[in-house]
Amino acid sequence: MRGEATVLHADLDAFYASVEQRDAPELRGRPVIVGGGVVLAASYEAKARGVRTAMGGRQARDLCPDAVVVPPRMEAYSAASRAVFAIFRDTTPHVEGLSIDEAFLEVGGLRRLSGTPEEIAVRLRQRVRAEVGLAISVGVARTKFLAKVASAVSKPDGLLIVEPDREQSFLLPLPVERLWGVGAVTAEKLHRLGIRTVGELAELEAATAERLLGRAAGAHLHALARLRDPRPVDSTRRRRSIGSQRALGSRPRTADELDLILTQIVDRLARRLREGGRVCRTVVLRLRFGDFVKATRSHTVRPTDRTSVVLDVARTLLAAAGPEIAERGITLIGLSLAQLSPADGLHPELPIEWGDDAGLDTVLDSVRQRFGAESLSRAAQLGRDPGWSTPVLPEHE
DNA sequence: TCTGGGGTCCTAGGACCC
DNA sequence: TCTGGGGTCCTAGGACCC
Repeated sequence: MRGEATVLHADLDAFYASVEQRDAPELRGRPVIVGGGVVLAASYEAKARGVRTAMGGRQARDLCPDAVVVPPRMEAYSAASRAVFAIFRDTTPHVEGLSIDEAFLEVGGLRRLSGTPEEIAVRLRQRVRAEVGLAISVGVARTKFLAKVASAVSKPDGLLIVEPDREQSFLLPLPVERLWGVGAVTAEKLHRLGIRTVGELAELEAATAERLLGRAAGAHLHALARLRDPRPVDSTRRRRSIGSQRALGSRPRTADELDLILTQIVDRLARRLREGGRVCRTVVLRLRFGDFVKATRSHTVRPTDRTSVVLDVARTLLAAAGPEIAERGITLIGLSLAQLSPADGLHPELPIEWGDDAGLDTVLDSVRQRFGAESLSRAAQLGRDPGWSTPVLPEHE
């Protein structure tokens, strides 16, 4: 195997539950469950009793009656996450966040400045413990995938370095479920063929894996099993979508109730969009009916971050689904905003409502009045182009 | 197991264009 | 009257991850 083990995968342990135990000493050493209806996170004491993330609250309490159940405190977790990521970025500029509690760090090229990857990982764990008060596990390997598997194997509060010459003996005996991208469905498909370990998957022909699992997924998983993972740590990745949803329980909802919930969701998302300096193009309405079957309805418009525009689209989508909701009932409503891009320049001084031609026409009329009709052709053309940056006005004035 | 909330990526069909 | 191939965009659904 070529290359050196310079990729770190750092992953906070039982993140939400650990923050709760950090902030409330009486919870330390005790089983802690974060979340009510469903388990959002479980401390290691609760995990030892069989409690798992995403488990129903009833089942979790049956397994662990003495658990302390606490409601989630998202602001506390966000603050802890920011503190940890600040340490990541102080360690190396090459940080790729994966979620609120984990990231890849590329530390190749830091030897003279910071030491070996192992020394860097040891120091990183000490700093997170001392400065944020949380345990973090770190895997170190030649590729992102191997580093991620290594951190998972090292938990809790562990450090595992997979040197290039040990990769095969480390990975091949592991169950296929350890592969990043193998969930319940894929694992079952593989099990039916008698494939239980990564090594057994690696022995298949690539074409066989692709036929069984689909082209992209098959090729990807087969490559991982054969220790091939060329993806570099990418610190420039940006969010591709944002969303928000609400579970509704099973009682019937009136159209007014649904409209209110939808409005709250839109308000929250559009605000986040503007705070992040982004615009979206596709609005996706997510529904779950009374029988728990899921559906999506989407519509694509010109780039916008306007609450009113998103709300109009969302309401139209919801109205179209109205009859089906009335018939089947509804247990969840949500919205995703996708096709995000930077908002740079989409906010000229003139109050244009993107996605609203009437608003645009009003602006163009005012330009015509102030500067004459000949100034308009270019402005009008640019005004209808999503790439428009600032209003183009004549040189004078 | 009677089922949260936040995301990513892939597939597949149809519309539309050249 | 029947018949091309390639590319992009949109929509809907699904698997997976934390």
